[in-house]
Amino acid sequence: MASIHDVARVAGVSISTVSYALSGKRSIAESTRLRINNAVEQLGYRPNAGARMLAGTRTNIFALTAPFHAETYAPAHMAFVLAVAQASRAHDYDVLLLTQDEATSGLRRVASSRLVDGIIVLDVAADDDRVGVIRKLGTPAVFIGVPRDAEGLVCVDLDFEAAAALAISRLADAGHRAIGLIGHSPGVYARGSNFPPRFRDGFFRAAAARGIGTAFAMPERDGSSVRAAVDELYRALPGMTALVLHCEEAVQAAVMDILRERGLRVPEDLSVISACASFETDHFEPALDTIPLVAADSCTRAVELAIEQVAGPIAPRVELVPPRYLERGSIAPPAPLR
Amino acid sequence: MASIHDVARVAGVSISTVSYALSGKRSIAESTRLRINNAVEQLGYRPNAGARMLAGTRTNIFALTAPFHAETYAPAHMAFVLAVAQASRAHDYDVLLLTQDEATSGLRRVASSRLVDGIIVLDVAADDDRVGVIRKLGTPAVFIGVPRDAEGLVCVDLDFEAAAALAISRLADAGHRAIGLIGHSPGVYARGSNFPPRFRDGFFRAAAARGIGTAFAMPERDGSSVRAAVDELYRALPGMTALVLHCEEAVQAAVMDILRERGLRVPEDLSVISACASFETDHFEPALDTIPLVAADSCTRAVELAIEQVAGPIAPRVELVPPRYLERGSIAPPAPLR
DNA sequence: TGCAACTATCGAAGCGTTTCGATTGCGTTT
DNA sequence: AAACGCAATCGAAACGCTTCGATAGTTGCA
Repeated sequence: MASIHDVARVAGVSISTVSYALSGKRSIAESTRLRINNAVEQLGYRPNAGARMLAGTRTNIFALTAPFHAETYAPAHMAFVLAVAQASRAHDYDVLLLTQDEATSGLRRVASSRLVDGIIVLDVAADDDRVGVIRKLGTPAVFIGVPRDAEGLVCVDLDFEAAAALAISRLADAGHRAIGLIGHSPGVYARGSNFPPRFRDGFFRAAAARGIGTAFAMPERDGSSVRAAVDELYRALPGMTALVLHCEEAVQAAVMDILRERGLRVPEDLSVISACASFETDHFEPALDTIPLVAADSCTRAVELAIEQVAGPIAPRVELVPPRYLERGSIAPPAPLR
Repeated sequence: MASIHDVARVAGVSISTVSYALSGKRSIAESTRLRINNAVEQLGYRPNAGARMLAGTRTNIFALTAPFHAETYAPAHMAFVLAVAQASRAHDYDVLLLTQDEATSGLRRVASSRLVDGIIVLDVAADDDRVGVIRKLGTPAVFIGVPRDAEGLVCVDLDFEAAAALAISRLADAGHRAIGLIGHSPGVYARGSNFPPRFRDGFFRAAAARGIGTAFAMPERDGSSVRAAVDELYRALPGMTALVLHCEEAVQAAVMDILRERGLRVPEDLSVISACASFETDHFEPALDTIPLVAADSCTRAVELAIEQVAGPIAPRVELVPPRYLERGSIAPPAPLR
């Protein structure tokens, strides 16, 4: 394995010159740089990661703490893990994966052994053990999600409240006065994942502000539970003319099946919006208006903020990514009578 | 941040004594060890990861190359990633996540910069670009899955052929002579993922050996495609009395729905086995006999083999994990007439 | 009593970088 | 022609650990 010494020897310069040529931190004559680059090429030289970590001030590794439990919806989770990995690589950072059983001890370990420069926190719960650990550690960290007490933290997330308000606003503007919401399973809310309640509360608040009637159901994954949820909404809100889906793909698909089976046309009989889903919604029949949860948006920003923190402290903040709205024709004015 | 010097000073010994006390590589007086441990505790000392990598011969990090593409079934993928992470931590190894867009270049990068001690390869395709790279690199590596040309590689995987044969054998023993197979979507087979064809071929081979009639369908994820697949099987194999499911959770669920909807009782009218699924199958109604794909089995073994390779070269091999069979009462002798 | 064989400990030499002063050689300015 | 500034390069000191080869100090045995 070629070292910087070998490169220096082949190029006929000192090792510091090689280092500066490669880092660009001091000016180097064009001809020298060329010789060095040739030597690097010829020897297949790659700087030794360990030596770099030791001598330099950074490791170019982020820890990604991504717990995974029974309620986790794997596709969304994967999408975020992936987005963090890709965003990190774009800044020449690698990603070290920390899992559930090591959540807090692992953070302590990688931070205090100086294995990572910073931490990206995924799947943040309202009361999250990792918050306390990270506060103490003082290692640069970015939360993707917002814990109840975000004091002193740097957080990024989709603005779920605004997303819910946006859904309400679009439907209200179309004339709807009774809107149902199908959320995640009760377990998700119970576990304290931070975003489902934020969406739900935003939904109720925006609806109340516009004097709109609401109903809310939290089905499990299975078909019969979804069926019951739809029934429940119609019972609780007999004049319901619009539905907001804030749930997993399988549940959304089941809802669409049930509507079809009951002869309810979208959007003629019922307007439907899919909100904050991290999966594609254009394969539904019909395609649904969507307020997407774009993993790359939050993750890219999170990585940027982490990089900034590696360079030096930044002000704590909660950055909420504004929701977007994709029109696909699944909302219409309510039918005059049903 | 406390260094080994600080520990040595506080304990009143030299740094080499501290190092030996912590690594256990030379004998240290009990009293000295105690003083050192106290100092470590008191200072909250953690060895610097970079220094360790540089001075020692290993980094205690494995690269996990886990591509993710359109055909990837996220829950299974997650299960494997997680299992690798957990098995690695059990041996004091961390896991660096490499994604699709960096598949080969990332491997080269982390291996030749000596950032990782070894590589765990997930989601192996029959013809996988990573195989060639890894052969050249000479870095310890373990494939979870078996590429077409496994010459010189260390591979671990569930024995999918044996699993298929086991399914056939159980059904044949119960008296079935016409067995259908519902596989993954055509895209999965086309992409060259290694295990679906292995299962399929094992299925046909075992059936042929016992003179059993077969039919095979590859539905997409959506309900209508699954419905068509079931129809296709019954058309191709009118006397079909048993069904083997080797597909995603949603498809298996859809199949069960369709059977119910057609008034086909399991196992009275149709015996069903769920084969090589990495998800729980006991929530289906009725619960299905299952040959599970246990991520932890393969991953634990893979990590062990990686560790062995870090210590020194081992013989190339393909280790196939024998399938297990979970009885849940979803197979019965075929009905005398239909 | 002397010497071999341990045991417990120490000192120092790396490991491969980065980075902080030099130092050298030129073209400019006065 | 002396003095200066700047660009290009070098040498050496860290960084924090592991590990090899000494060196005392003890024990055991002849």
